[in-house]
Amino acid sequence: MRLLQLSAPDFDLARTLDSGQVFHWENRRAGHVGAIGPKAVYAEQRGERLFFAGVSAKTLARYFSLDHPLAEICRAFPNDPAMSAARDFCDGLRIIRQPRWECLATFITSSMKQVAHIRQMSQALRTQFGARTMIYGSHVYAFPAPARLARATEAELRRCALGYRAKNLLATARLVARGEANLEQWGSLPDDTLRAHLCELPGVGAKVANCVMLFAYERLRAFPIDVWIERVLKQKYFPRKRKVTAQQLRAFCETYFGEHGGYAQQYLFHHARKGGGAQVVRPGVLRYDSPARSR
DNA sequence: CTCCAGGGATGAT
DNA sequence: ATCATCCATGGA
Repeated sequence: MRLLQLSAPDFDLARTLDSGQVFHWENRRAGHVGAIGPKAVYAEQRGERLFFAGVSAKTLARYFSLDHPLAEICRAFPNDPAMSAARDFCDGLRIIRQPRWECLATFITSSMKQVAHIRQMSQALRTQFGARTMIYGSHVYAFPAPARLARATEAELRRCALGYRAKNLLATARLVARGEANLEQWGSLPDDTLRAHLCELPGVGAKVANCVMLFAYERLRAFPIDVWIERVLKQKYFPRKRKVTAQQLRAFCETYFGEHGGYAQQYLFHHARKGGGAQVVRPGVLRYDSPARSR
């Protein structure tokens, strides 16, 4: 198969795909296979170029937000040790522009699950209910439309290992399929109104709503606070406080990280999970120190 | 306010 | 092989 090419400076494909935003891409050959909306895609990075097939250069560039002024965004981050370390670690990581329903549905299933589980559920929902296509020798399944999941049963969804999330996903799929929740129309709402609408949906709380705003509505201020981020924030920005309330954290993030807080959050999150020798010493406690030292 | 469902991977023993 | 832990929402 002939691959198309695209210049993609300031972009790290593998890092972006592995940063907890999307859960369906898989490593194949020298690259990655996944779906962008209904289309199967192969993408491979060689230096500052992307070699790809399955979609147009425009679609690929839009999905991976190659138009985001990454250098400028990083320069505007607050200047503190935690943020600087995260920025150095996350070079080329971009916030993906995901399809709205796919992102919402996936993050509803994400509650109380770790990345490996979310991948499994996404995969199960796709193979069970999604349309199958082929790219570069691999099968790829699109994420099922709201109407498709709306006519599934809760038991069928539970068989995709969703547990109690099945009920929430089904209820939300029905609201979206019936047009009572118009995800596309919500794109023009201001941040606070959009967040309030999202939080009305079954299975969507503040954290999931902020993920959807950041990953599917281009709201780069949205700052999802999960346990990883909470630990980082408490440890790095409130080191000698014994009790920090969720309210305090929220207020701090809103002002301190500013206009591109979502990017800052993504970098802190990815650095905490993947880098810097961060490890869980005991429940709720992260340790950062030099990784090479054991034994 | 507290408690807990839910469930499969992950890492420690 | 067993065991504790990870995870966020919603309801009791």
